[in-house]
Amino acid sequence: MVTKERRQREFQKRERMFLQATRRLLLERGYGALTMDQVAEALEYSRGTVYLHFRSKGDLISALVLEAMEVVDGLLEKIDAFDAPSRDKAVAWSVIPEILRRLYPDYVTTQRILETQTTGERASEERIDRIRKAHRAIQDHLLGIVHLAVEEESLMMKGPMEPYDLLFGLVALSWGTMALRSDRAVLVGLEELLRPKGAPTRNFDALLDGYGWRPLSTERDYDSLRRHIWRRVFREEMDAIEKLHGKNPSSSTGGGE
Amino acid sequence: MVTKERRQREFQKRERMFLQATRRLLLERGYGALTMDQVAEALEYSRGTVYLHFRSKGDLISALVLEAMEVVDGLLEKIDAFDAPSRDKAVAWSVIPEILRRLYPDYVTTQRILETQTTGERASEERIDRIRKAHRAIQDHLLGIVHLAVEEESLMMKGPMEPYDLLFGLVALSWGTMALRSDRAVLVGLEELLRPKGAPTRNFDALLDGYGWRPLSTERDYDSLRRHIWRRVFREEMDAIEKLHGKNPSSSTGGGE
DNA sequence: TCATATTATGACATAACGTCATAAAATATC
DNA sequence: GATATTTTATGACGTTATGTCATAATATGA
Repeated sequence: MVTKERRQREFQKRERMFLQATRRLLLERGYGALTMDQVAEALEYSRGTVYLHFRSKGDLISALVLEAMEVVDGLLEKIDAFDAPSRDKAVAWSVIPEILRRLYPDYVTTQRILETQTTGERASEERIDRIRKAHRAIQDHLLGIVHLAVEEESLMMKGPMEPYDLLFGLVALSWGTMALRSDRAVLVGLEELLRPKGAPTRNFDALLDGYGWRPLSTERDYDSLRRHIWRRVFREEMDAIEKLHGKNPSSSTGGGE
Repeated sequence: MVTKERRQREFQKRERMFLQATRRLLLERGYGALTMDQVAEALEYSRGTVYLHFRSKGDLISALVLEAMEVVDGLLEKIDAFDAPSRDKAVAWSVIPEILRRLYPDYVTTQRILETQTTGERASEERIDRIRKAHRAIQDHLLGIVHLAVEEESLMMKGPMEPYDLLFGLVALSWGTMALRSDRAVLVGLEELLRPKGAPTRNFDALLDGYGWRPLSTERDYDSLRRHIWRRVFREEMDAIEKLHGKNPSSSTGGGE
């Protein structure tokens, strides 16, 4: 019965297409205007069919979040494979907010929606579980980089400081960066000032310098390293972004402006 | 016609009470479960009455956001009045996420909800406008601190660096910190690791050190400064928090643990 | 005390969610 | 190739919430 497998494949393909359509709707019209009917209509199916894939609207959202988080996990794997000193890997992490902003502009929004709901609120157990796992994986990758730094002796844990502090900092700063740069943040009023040039990455440099993570940004040109990273580590993503926006992405995070 | 004024006062008082009730409901049951009927019932009014105050559910949420943002603005005014070197003022800012977490635990959530909606989505014009103004005020305060630092020569703008970079960093980091520490973030999976001790404030110290904002944290004990700030600058807030939680709040952000 | 102005109410119209009995399509069997 | 069976898709239906507005209740002024 080979049919079964083919069916499965088709089913999964349709699921991805629903997610894609949802992303588009979300960007175009916002969450408030997102209805399951629209999602269904986008692929010319009926609402019932959408519910074969997603238990609820919340579940649909969590599927979006999950997809993006697994991408982040994949990016961190590329960083792992990037044979470089720990600080360079940390610098590679500073590029990720920009990648997400370009490839998954709804990432922040969907995360927000998800966190807005009460514990899972009908997202399927399985999905919640996979989200947890992805979170865990991302953390572990980041902690790995910090531990590497300690082994390498490029970073010293002074006083009450712990690897975990760095993890918190790296995550908080990237999260804040994405939140401030998300399209929606605009409506709340930081418009003019929050059109950053090098600010986001400069803050990563400062944070890591502040922890004394060698080599410091005074000893090494991290803007040009970031350009290198775009080309070498995130080549694929860069190409995808260029295809979408027709512009060199490294210029907006990398250089002076 | 003195009556008119009294009426006005009563009306505003009721509005505050609706907001308070909404906060409670939001914490207890989450946004998904928040209905206008419940808000009305909480004060034994009918739904129509709630709509005399708030044009829509979104407007109600934005009223919550606004209230909290005006509090932040007030806190920044206290920092302004705090006669101290610029870096000390910046350190005072690092305490604010903790104050908000305690006094307005719904702050992050409500902001999230608001940003999730499409441009204002029926929040009243007037309210949106006041939110914009509050945002602007907060920014200006922060920029003021940065400019003070430059005047004082405790901070040098090297190369392409701009005061604005600092603003972005301070806001992004505090925002990320609040997001990670909000109750809701838990559901997404960072549970164990994101139960920070000194991590949040340690990251502020590192960020500012990294920018070379003197005196560096190696030159001065900022944990004890934070305790001082709690007592002197945010006395009122500390008391309010103690009254609510019956615990000394400075211990969780301030000291080594 | 009665007229007028203000304020509160909840029935109503509308819209979306999520379910489920039934219809349609695909596959298997003879 | 026709029929039975299994799988998949549909949309009407029940439910719940929003936001409106004509009407009822209450307060003020003459």
